Amino acid sequence: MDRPSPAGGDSGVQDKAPPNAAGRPIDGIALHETPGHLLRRAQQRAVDLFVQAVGERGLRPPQFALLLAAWQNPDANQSELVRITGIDRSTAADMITRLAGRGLIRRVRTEADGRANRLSVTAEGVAALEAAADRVERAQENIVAPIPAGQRAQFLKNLSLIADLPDPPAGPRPPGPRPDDGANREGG
Amino acid sequence: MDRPSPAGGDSGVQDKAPPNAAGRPIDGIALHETPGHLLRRAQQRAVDLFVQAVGERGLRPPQFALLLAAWQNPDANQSELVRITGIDRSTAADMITRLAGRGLIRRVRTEADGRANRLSVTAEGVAALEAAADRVERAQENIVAPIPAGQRAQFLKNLSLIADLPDPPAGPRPPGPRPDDGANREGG
DNA sequence: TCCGATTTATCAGTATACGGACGATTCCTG
DNA sequence: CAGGAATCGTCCGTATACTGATAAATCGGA
Repeated sequence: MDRPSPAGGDSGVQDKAPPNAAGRPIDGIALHETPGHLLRRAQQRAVDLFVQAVGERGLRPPQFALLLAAWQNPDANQSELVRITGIDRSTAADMITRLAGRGLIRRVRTEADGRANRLSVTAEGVAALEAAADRVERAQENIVAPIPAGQRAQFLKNLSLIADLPDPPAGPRPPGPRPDDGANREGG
Repeated sequence: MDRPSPAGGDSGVQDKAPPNAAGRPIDGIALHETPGHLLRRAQQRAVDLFVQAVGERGLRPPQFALLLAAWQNPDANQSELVRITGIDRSTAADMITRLAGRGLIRRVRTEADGRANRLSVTAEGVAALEAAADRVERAQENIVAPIPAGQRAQFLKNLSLIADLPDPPAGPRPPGPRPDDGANREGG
């Protein structure tokens, strides 16, 4: 893991001001204080701890989530697992292909619905889950370990407020004609 | 559509072990309460808000971070920007290739060091940063908007505790014993 | 000066993530 | 039952992320 360590201060002395240093709105942005940047870095940390715990050749966090969800919801189809795990449908299809290639899961066309797949975790898949479970749970504890113990619950509660919001724009489309502007699409 | 409840199903391998078997550690894992899952989902939300704010054809969050860092640190080479932004060195090389292809940045081999690149933001790059700046800052506010206002500062402080940890624990250690290795590492 | 170690950047390969388009299937409505 | 709408899953293209390997250049010690 040679990801860079946090650089709150510059590595070198910058005696030369950035061009147009004054008055630019971009000058006032402190990257290391923005929620988006902090979330990205924190998630990198979480993945790091997960991978360290289960081994670099073990399940990756989304793989573990998908496999776990498939085991805990044996009757769910892909779309339902996508909703449970928050994994994109295209990504999930790719992941399932890879997991199936490793023999951890099987795709089965459901009889009731000719479009849907039911995912059944194989014995090897269950073994992989069980081999990882303890380490995963320890890794989860390590993720929040830097936060004072008394504040962890509140932190996770607030984090859930961000994480558990419903996906906004993909709601049910109201019936009626939609503006058909598809003729003039130019890539920029 | 709510989450399907885990029902004891009869499917493939899974019916040989009831999902409430006490010996299965994987049964006790509640995905939606794990810090790693919450961080992943929260970051998805942050990216979503960012992209909504600046437009789908605009800069992506890491692109904005890299471009901003290059502008704020005109004398930095790629490695230094990698440290500042937390972007992986390989990813950064790819991103710079794309940003250069869009005319937002230029790679310049430094005279002092024949290995290093200095990245200079073009006028178009500055324009892209300025066009996005206000929207980015509003998006950052929206990310933490679900959290009660009185708790946001504390939340971000605790998030920083996770995000700003130094990248310690891995990397190909050259031959030689390290005294304090093996904190909570499992042999595997 | 020579040579090995280090630094810098790139490339190849794999995994995750997402939008758009698509075929197949099912559902809904008349 | 027919036909349009919605759903399910796949495929493609692009972007981000990281590992390992490698080339090029620099640095440091003998």
